[in-house]
Amino acid sequence: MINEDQMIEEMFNLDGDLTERQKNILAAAIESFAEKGYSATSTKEIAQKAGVAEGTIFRHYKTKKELLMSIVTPMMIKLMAPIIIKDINKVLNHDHETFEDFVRAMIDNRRKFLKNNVKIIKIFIQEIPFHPELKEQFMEHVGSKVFTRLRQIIEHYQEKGQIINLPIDTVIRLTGSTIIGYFVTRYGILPDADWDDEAEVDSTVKFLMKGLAPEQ
Amino acid sequence: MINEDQMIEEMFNLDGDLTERQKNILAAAIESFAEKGYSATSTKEIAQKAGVAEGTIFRHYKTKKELLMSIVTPMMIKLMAPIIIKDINKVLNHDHETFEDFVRAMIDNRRKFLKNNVKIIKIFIQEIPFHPELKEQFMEHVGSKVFTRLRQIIEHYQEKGQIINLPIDTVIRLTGSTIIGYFVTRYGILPDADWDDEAEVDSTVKFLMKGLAPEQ
DNA sequence: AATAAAAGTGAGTACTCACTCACTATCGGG
DNA sequence: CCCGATAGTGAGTGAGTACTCACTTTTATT
Repeated sequence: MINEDQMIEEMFNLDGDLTERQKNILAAAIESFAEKGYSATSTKEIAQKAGVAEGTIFRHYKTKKELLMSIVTPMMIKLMAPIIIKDINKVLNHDHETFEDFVRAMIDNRRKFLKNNVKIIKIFIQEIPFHPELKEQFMEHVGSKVFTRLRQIIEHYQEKGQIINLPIDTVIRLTGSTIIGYFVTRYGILPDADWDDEAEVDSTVKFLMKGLAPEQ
Repeated sequence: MINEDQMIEEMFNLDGDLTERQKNILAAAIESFAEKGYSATSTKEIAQKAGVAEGTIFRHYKTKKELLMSIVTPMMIKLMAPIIIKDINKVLNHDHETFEDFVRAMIDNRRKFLKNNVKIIKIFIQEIPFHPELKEQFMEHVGSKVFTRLRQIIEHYQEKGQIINLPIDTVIRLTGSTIIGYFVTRYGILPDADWDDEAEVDSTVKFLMKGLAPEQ
């Protein structure tokens, strides 16, 4: 079986060939945007941190906002693509017999990615309220597709009688709150606490399954 | 029985006597900070929106940041005070016989407040990553106290055998994720969807109770 | 080695920023 | 009715701000 993550990587050809300096600029921008926010970060500051003249930034990115977008957009696609491409097939092919299998696979699968991209995700979450284009782009390219897929998946397991017959959007909200709540506390709020990840994930998934169990 | 909210109001004497212009400044600042963020909002803009000279802002607030703090701090205290003052007593006095009673009371109690203060809470959440003083102030004045109280409350219901014997912090995380997840989707992400609030709260609380039920 | 395209530079531009200050207007107590 | 205090003003200040452009250096292709 081929490496599916690699497949996705190539399919979108994200962050293609970059010069050394361009990589420095991106790294510096990510650092500063995450720490101080887009608006409070000056292009001068980014240039200094990247060891580059200010003009160099604008050679590659027409505006400061374009720089922001070039950081956030590829991450967004990489984060969501598996849900659209892989997960649904695995569900429909009965690779995940139970909803629990599916949830555990999803957490496992996304954990590494999240861990490696905390800063970019932080930027994305912090900036989304202030940049309508960002929200639109998200909804257009991934948001709506992801929701459609998730609805199909939930419906599938509801029909199999594995989860309670609440409105699908409510099930998505409860599942999302639980999983995102875990990731946010784990990597956002208390990244330095000593976590027993295996135990926490286990408690979280069991909590979710018990909570969503059908009324007997 | 006296009105406890009023008691809290008076106890802290929050947002005391303000001139008409000062109220305008606050309202304008809240509007702009929530919409564009603290950093992207200029004092000139606030002054114009408030119908006031720019100097007037600095007569009342030494710096722009002081203006931000004067908006966010009282809200923070008002939001958390009930947990510290009222809720714990009600629990220990057996006013809430079950954990479910407690959770429902807490949601009911905080809903109105949240609804009336969405913008300020939005500002608080958006700005906390960029202002260490804000985080410190929060932890010092309310955060730590609230967590201590919550731990006592959870422990109390665990001893009564009403909820599962997971680590207390895990229970707090799961409960918090579920409730905050509801409020965030309800008032933050999809405030304009047509919500059947009663049904949603009911599903949410039932989900939480089933998820936290002790192993039989 | 010649050459054109691409990458990199940094001083300069027009503009905005938070904040100041000398001044005026309003108000409440004796 | 006066007076001190508080509230309100808006032009002014120096330090940024994102972005430009004429120029130099590096790279790839023949």
